Amino acid sequence: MTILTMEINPASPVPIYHQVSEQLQDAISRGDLVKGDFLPSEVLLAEQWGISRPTARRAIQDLVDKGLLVRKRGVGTQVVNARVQRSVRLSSLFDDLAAAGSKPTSVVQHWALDTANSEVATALDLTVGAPVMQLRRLRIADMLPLAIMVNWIIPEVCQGVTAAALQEHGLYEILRASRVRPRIAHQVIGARMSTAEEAAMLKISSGAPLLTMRRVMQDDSGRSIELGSHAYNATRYSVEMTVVDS
Amino acid sequence: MTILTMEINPASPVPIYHQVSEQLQDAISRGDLVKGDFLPSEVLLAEQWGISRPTARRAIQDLVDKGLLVRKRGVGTQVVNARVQRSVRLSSLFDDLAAAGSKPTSVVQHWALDTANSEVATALDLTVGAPVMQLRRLRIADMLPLAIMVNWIIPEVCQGVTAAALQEHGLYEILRASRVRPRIAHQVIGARMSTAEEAAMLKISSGAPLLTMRRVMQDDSGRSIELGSHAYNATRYSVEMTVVDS
DNA sequence: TAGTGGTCTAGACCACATT
DNA sequence: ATGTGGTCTAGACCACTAC
Repeated sequence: MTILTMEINPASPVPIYHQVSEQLQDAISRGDLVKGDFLPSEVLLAEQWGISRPTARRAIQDLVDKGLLVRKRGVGTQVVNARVQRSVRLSSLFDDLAAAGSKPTSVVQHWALDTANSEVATALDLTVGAPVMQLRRLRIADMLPLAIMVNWIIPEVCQGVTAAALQEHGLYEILRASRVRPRIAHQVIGARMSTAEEAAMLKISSGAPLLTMRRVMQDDSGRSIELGSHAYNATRYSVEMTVVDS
Repeated sequence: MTILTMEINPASPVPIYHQVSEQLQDAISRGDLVKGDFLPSEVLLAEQWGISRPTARRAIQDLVDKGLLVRKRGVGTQVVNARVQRSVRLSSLFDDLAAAGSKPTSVVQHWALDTANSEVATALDLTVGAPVMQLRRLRIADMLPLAIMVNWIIPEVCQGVTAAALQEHGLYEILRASRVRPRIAHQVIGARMSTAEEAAMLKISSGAPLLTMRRVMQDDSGRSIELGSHAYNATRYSVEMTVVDS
């Protein structure tokens, strides 16, 4: 068994378990450890790395949760995947596309203060008729329309959400910059036929299938801050995720 | 602040942190703690419960991961949701429907040993032409067809997968009964139009939209055991999940 | 029997938010 | 200044697996 070298800086603001899990993940993606390999035992690793067993254990657990490692009592810890698959994240479509190198842009079609109807009020814990900002954007990727995105945002978190910012940045990116912290998302993914109007906007034939996503986002106080109702051209977009049994 | 009573049995095979997190979750769903309430501090809770702080902390963390609680350093731990939303799980559609009280059944349309084509071989880490079991089922819920489900399963885990068992049980349920432990799923959710044949099977109009799910399942050794390619009547099925920022 | 991961304890120090 | 959660240690005992 090769020694897994590890550079640990206890003075760093980055927690030790995170330093370790990142370097361990790098070792796996580099190929120092390949699928099927066993790690040394937790006790040995903690010794080699010069940290306590609970800290080593926590670092390993991070990679178990990502689906890279599997632990079996009485047996050991084994590498089962070399790379992290994309899991469902709290990122926006904009971030996803940018990460994939697609240079996304947005056309802001509507951006105005509105009043909450019954559905919006229910989703955002408001009263019917309360003010909300409504936003409709057409997301463009690789020069082609990809999605129609409608959002309702509570006024308290709207100050940075300008049309100019939305053209070049994702909504959550803008919110985070205004000290708003999206934390918990409740989403529903479905499919339906496009209407004639939607098809025209997305430059697809009328009745072509859409992948739909409805998402209510809560911040770190449990306050519902945003409702999104999005429709994607199903021939160009799908949702990937990795689920690890808990 | 009311005292959160807790019945802990240290001799139970159920870990203490799990006993605590379940009872705490019950207290929240009962309404003993409502949205916005703060929990006592970790140190106080550990004292009240008669357990160590790391153990109390782990119990709380379970509910944070489920999106029921939010913790803020220097502030405290707050209830943000009363109920656990359905999260993406390693359960089958059968389990989902049964839990919802829909009495699902299956019609096994095809069930035979086949040879892996290029796509199946790639997904399951096999060579082209290797034997795989192919399975096609029509899932019925509330007397109506809901989904067309096609699976390819590696022969090593097939012994319990009989047509009779499949009519009344979910695939993963059968696999688990044969000491196979599904652990990691890589899934892609999309949408497309139905073909005439699919529409006839699902009793929908031809061209109506389908919600599609493709899933590769690995067991606890990292071995790819099963590929599923499923098509759901989009008017009757959608995927719900809760995502908590990590 | 030996070795593994799973759980648990009783402390400690720190960063952060509030008062 | 106080109290919160975040991190970390150095042990301990246990359940499980493999030999």
